Amino acid sequence: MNASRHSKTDVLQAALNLLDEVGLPDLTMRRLAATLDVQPSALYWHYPNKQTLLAEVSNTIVNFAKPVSAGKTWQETATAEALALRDSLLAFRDGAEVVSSTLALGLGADHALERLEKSMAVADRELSHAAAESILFLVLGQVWHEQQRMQANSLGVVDNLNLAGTPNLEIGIQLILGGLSEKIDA
Amino acid sequence: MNASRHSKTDVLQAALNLLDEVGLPDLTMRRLAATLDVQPSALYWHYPNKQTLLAEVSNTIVNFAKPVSAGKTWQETATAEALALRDSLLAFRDGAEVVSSTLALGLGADHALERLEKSMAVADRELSHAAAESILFLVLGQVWHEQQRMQANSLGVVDNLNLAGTPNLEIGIQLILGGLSEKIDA
DNA sequence: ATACTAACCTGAACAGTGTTCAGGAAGGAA
DNA sequence: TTCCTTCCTGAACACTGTTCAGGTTAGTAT
Repeated sequence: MNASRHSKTDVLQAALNLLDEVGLPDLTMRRLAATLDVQPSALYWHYPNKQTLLAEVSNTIVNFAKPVSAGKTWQETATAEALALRDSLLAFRDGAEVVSSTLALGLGADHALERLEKSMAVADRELSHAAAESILFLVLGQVWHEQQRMQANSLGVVDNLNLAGTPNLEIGIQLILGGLSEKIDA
Repeated sequence: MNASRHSKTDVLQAALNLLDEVGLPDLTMRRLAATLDVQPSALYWHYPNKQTLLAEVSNTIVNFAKPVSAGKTWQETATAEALALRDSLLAFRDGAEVVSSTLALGLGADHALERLEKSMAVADRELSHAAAESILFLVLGQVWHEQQRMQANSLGVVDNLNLAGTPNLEIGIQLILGGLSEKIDA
């Protein structure tokens, strides 16, 4: 973080650190440049624009998901895969929002969908894809919501002491996988 | 849209029109003020800030959903409810992104969840709630993705001619409702 | 008609944002 | 030592949301 010159990965790493420190809304090019002891314009040598940087941040978050040990049933592995994705999102401040935006913009974060899809490739391509996509949106939406609450709470809002974590996620996953199993047996 | 004075609803209406014209990224307070022949600061008499305005925009979009005629089975009504929500989101440019953000920030758009939940109140409270929340995130994610593609395509990207609409949404809904039915019978 | 009050708006400014661009400096290779 | 690539500076541009003291307009009551 000193005055020596920086590589593209340095910038990415600094962005990840800064994201955890200040959150997405305050992750500005100027702040990022400041942590690297560099002028804001220097960042544009490494990345063409902020969105491209955020896309790589998003990919890093998604690829942070630890490999899942194959469970007994495909339902178990699929569940583990979904929960691994959730853990990755939760491991970075505002992780869900970053990935959601990047995904919507059609830039990276495809790896998440691929892993989910592969873990539940038990029906025809279209059905498995739809199921994987459903779980992806489910995880993203749920965690985004949760992380927003976390920030709101840390900002001193007196919120009801809801320490329930996210049981709804597990239930939702179970519903989708249950529906998928049903469709297969028939 | 002329020089007469404006009410709060005028501003909201103008915001909805401008959203359809230029999309969310270009929906700025200055542009909005311009369409009303008014200084930007005038808007802050009606709304304390932009997010509050967007929250009301979001509520308008969500409440645009037409009432659903009770189907034969609760699965049919629930599906109809979900598709009505989808249609509302699709009826406004960038509708899904607006509602997603507002929902994540904990401001309005609760009506959407309430309607879904009521249409599938066939299990215990927690299960129904989780199922409704799942479908909500599913619809939001899917439509957001689709609307982003629409904008990308209209921007001249040569995209693969994917005119498939969103069959994945119907499938996802079916999976969740199928899983829910299964849990009830057991 | 006069006075008062609430509703609505102006004009200018503040502090910040992402991004561009001509040019300069550092490091390694020929 | 020359040369070329890599990385960065400094300054500017065109925006953004928001604030605030003060002005205008409309309606209501005296």
